[in-house]
Amino acid sequence: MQKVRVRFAPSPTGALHIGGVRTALYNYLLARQTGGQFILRIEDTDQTRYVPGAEQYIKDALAWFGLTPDEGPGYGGDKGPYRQSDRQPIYQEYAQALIESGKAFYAFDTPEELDAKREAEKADGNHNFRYDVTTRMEMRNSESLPASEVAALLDANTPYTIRLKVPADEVVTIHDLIRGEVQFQTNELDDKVLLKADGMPTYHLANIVDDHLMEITHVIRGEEWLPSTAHHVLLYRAFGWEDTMPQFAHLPLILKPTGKGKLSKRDGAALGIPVFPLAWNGDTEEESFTGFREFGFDPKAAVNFLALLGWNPGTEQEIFTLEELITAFSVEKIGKSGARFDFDKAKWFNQQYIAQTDDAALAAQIKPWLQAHGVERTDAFLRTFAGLMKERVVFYPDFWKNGYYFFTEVKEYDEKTIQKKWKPEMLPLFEELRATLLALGDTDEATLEATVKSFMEANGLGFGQVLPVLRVGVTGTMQGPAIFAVMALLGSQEVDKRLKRAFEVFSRL
RNA sequence: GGUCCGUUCGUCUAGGGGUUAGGACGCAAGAUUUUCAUUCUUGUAACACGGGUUCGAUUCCCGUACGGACUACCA
Repeated sequence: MQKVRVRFAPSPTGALHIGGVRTALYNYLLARQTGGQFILRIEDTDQTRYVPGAEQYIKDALAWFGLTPDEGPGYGGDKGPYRQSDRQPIYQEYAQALIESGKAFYAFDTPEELDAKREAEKADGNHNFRYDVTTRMEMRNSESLPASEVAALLDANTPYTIRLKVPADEVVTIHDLIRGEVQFQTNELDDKVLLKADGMPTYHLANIVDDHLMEITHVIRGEEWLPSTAHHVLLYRAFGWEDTMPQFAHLPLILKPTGKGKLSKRDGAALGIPVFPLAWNGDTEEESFTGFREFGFDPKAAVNFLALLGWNPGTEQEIFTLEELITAFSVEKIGKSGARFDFDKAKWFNQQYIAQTDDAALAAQIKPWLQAHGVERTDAFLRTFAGLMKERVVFYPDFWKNGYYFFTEVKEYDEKTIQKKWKPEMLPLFEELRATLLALGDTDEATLEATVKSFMEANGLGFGQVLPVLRVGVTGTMQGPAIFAVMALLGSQEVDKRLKRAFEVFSRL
């Protein structure tokens, strides 16, 4: 298979959206599958939108998912620098080259003039002003102005942008790996700004120059870039790089769980679901978010879920390890239409992962979550606990939420069960059972079960009369693992203490 | 408004000129588990619409509708 060089090129303007993670994932998968490179490039050419900490967030998020770049800022690689703000001279040089070859031109129109022009066109009933072949000569640029005037403006250090000179009457055909052939008429395309007045490149210039210099073979990015891909192809042509132009694949969007439109950060707060990988502390509460990690997702489950959102292998397999995804992945099998974010499905993946993790690994995994609640137990204890609980949880915090009674005394007794099952006249019998269990000492599940069974037989009692009382007495709830397993893990002293207290509480009700 | 993209169960999707249109999530019922959950079985539910092409279209073509993206000196 042809070795691939792909890049994930986010803009550090805030927390990385989960859709961005999926884009990174698909890039990563293709790189690993072919033994190629996965490159992280930071597209920070807009100083006004730069958010400190965002780059670190991106790196942390990728690390959490296990999608480590082979090249990028802080990751090494010999095609750097990988931060676009560090590459400014390169872009200026290439923009200049385009001016010299007549593929681009200087534009002296100020933002105010452009705004005024747009307003005027609107007032005339024209819908949108476009800086293009048809309007170029009405504007103030090196195409419309005499050479002497252009030189004078340049000498006077007049601010300018450099714009792409889009050729007239051509058809640009894009071969998208996902969408097939897409055609654009150049007459519909505007003269995009390549270099801004502040000397920084726009996305379009920086992207093409970097992808070329970094020898990118495949551009896998969001669907929002499809309309400007024609400009990108034109740029490759202008530079004479068309023969090494990367292949394009435009990914469908991730949509809101309900309603219209794409998934947004507001959906997280509105629906109580995570839309970011990790928590993000913004300036305000509205700008702060929890993430998949804080929700208690396993990153492997989240990756699995994300991978299947818009892609499928064509088989009926749904649970994949990263390695399996790497082998199974293919760009051609990515869907064309937007995929709705289905949180129920995400939960299912997590539940499946937790249930399939072996007890020792799971114990290590949940340790920090339990320590946050002051839990200190041996690894052996935690391992057994994990095994007993893993088929009863969806997220990591559920281990504490549903199984806190393994570590601390019962907070609340299920009153309905007590009212139904507790008969005051049976207190002497239960006290006798308690004494029997204490005398038995620490033992295993089977012995406990046998002991209680023979006690019931001796006294003519049924399971329905004894077990619910025992269960609620020890755990407070009717939900949970086999009661004898819980008792075995807790130990005879602890069980006795709990039963003693529970019978007192029950008697008062 | 213009340009471009899209449309199979509620959701994620498979499929593809003749199929009982398959799977998964969800939901419902049942079985197992004397709790809960897991697991298993079963059920529920879809080709946006209208024209073509064709012996035959959900599948191919064209429209329409609907949804979406783009239309910045943002990415």
